[in-house]
Amino acid sequence: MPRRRARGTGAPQRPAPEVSAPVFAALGDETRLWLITALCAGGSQSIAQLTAGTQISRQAVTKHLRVLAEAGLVRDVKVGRERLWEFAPGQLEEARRSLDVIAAQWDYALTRLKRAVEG
Amino acid sequence: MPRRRARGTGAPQRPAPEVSAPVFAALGDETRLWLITALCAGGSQSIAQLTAGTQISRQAVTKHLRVLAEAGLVRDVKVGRERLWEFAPGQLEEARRSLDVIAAQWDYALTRLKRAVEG
DNA sequence: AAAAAATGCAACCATTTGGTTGCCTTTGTC
DNA sequence: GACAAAGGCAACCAAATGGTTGCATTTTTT
Repeated sequence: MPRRRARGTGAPQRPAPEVSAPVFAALGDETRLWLITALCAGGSQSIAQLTAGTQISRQAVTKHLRVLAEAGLVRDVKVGRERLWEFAPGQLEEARRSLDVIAAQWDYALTRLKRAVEG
Repeated sequence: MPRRRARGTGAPQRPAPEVSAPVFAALGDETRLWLITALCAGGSQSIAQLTAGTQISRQAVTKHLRVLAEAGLVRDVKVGRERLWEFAPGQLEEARRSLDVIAAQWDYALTRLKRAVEG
């Protein structure tokens, strides 16, 4: 039985584009990035509160929040007559991992290239 | 003169949405994510080569490459009658940092909340 | 009960996006 | 020189996106 390869020397796993793409798409808008950081730093906030921080209409904010929610980046809790939105860290971690995987693939390719040149 | 605050205890810096958003937007498409990983793992490739790996037309691939180039994620070199595209790691690193900053903000907010509850 | 606040729903609009096709130009190759 | 390969340019199209406005609904507050 051949010895197990040491960790980190094989080709890195490919990320699954069909899962990460929607998250990146959701992050790919200035207003939504702003909403994320606002919720992240300021805790749960209502639509009205969030709207107060922007130049756009409440309805526009609502739509952006829906996009973020569908990407799993935020979730909402209804409380009384208002709806509080909060950041959900899961998918952002997933996105981080995706970028890490791409970076690792790149490093791996560079290393291979270097070896090929030297050897 | 007051002693300098120890590293990592202050509120993290906000990311600049206007710089990171276009990069995330460029990453927010399955085909483009695929192109990135293809270039990342397979080195410089021509439009024809890249098109061969997809179901869409050469022109569509060209358009996607242009989007990626405008986000600074790839660059091209003309050689003879073909144009070779290669991955450019800079903006992806920037995107990674952006996500790190958001995650750090979140951690900071959680810590603060925890302290408030305990104290 | 009436008024105000917070939100939902729906229609509408302009622009962008992701894709196509057809044809022209440039560059190798036989 | 003729032909094939690789790519550029431009027009076109349908659908998605980001925004608006108007009005209805649900909860509070007074």
